Amino acid sequence: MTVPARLPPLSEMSEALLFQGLDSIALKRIFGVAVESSMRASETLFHQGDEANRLYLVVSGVVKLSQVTANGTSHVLRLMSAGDIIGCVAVFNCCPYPATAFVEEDAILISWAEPQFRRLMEDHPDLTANALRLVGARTQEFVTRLGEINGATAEQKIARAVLRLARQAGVKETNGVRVGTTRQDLADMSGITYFTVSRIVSNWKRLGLVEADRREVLIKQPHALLLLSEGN
Amino acid sequence: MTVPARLPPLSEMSEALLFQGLDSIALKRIFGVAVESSMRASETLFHQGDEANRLYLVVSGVVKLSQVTANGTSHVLRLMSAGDIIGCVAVFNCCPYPATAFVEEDAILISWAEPQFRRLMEDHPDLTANALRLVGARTQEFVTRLGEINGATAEQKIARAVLRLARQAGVKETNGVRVGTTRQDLADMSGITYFTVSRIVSNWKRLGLVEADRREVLIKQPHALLLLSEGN
DNA sequence: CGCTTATTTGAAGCCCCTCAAGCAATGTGG
DNA sequence: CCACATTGCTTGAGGGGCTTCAAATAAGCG
Repeated sequence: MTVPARLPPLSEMSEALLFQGLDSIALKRIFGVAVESSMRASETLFHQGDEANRLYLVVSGVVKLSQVTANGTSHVLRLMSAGDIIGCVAVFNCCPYPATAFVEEDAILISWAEPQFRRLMEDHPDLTANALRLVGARTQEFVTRLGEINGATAEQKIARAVLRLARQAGVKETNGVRVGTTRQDLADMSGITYFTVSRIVSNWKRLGLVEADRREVLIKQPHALLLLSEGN
Repeated sequence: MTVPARLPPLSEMSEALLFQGLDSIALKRIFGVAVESSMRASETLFHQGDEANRLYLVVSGVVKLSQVTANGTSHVLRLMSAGDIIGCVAVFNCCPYPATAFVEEDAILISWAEPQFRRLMEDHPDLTANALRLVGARTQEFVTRLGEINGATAEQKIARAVLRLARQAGVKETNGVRVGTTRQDLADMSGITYFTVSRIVSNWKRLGLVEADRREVLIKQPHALLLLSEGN
């Protein structure tokens, strides 16, 4: 349910990595052909396999990227929040969206039609160069995760997943950082069952490292989790 | 032991994805500042953490990219063969090489100094665009692998690793496809121990799916392995 | 209140890791 | 050409971490 709205504030979003180093004329042109839309939680931006016809920039809110693999299991790739670009690989590479984008928390997005953004990249080489850096960083992130999985225990994986979520979509509170997530999502991010997640999170509760209710985890001792994630 | 040699044959290497769509003038300039070198098996192109000062294009031979993770285990990211680009993410992103490049089979390489290649990208936007596609494809590959790991048995993982190797660096023979690899490498690609690899490969031998000697595997029934990799 | 969704907990079992030992192929030096 | 070390591979036994299956509890929602 994308609802076109007023032009977004240039000054805010032009800070996104994708637009670094571009002059105000270029920025004006880029944002001139952009569309702003707002989406409610539980809506879907696009499904895995859809034709990649738009590139999105997250202004606010949280969007979950998840993927269904050949064996039928689904796993969470990443949570996207303010400043993140969604759909870059698919749009730059002319392939279907490789993942599903699901709105976790009410979000405001700016988007561009694929052919238009391609034109913009042709006319502004800096934009292409920025995109290259961005995709490169993404690659590194996934390669790192590939390595982290090796030989890690379930507890390490979950600790990492929780901390990653806290970084990407956590809310600071007086007694810690609150993360909105289900045990199932944590399991899908870590490649383990939600039974194991539940057992381990319960244990953390007992130790006072976190508080955890249905659909959320409050991290009380981030440092302790960090130590756990690195294997004590 | 890099040995500068004659200028490489343009007609051959300009087919690499990185150079698609570039006119002969651009190609002449690009290859004009390139350096050809040949390396023997067991030599190292660069180590993980080294400053990324060169971009390599593989003309022939096989180069193994491997990474040591925080927990001390090493894992094989990929084998690179003719047409593959090595060091792209690091050079494009101005960060140290994230992996070590080890020559598995005698190789001939063409390489560019980092600042020079950066200049080339500035002057030839198509080159940047190609690089973006290339890195994007690489990202997808790793994301796919992240998903495949979930819920896969050791046998599935090894089957996939062997097939991937066959694709990336296999040699067709009369009775199958020969892959030069140790059990240890297969283990490092799959995130399992080489004991388990040995047990499973031995079992495949017993079933007649492969022949396997020290440092090599001959795939006799690729289709059977493919089925295994997908979980029967 | 029922119905669905999210979570907890237990018990059984299997897959894979760990550790230990031995074998075969390949060098290497005398 | 043999002695010996090294490297790569195989095989066994034991144990543990995680999955699977089953069941119960609790929270949200019409």
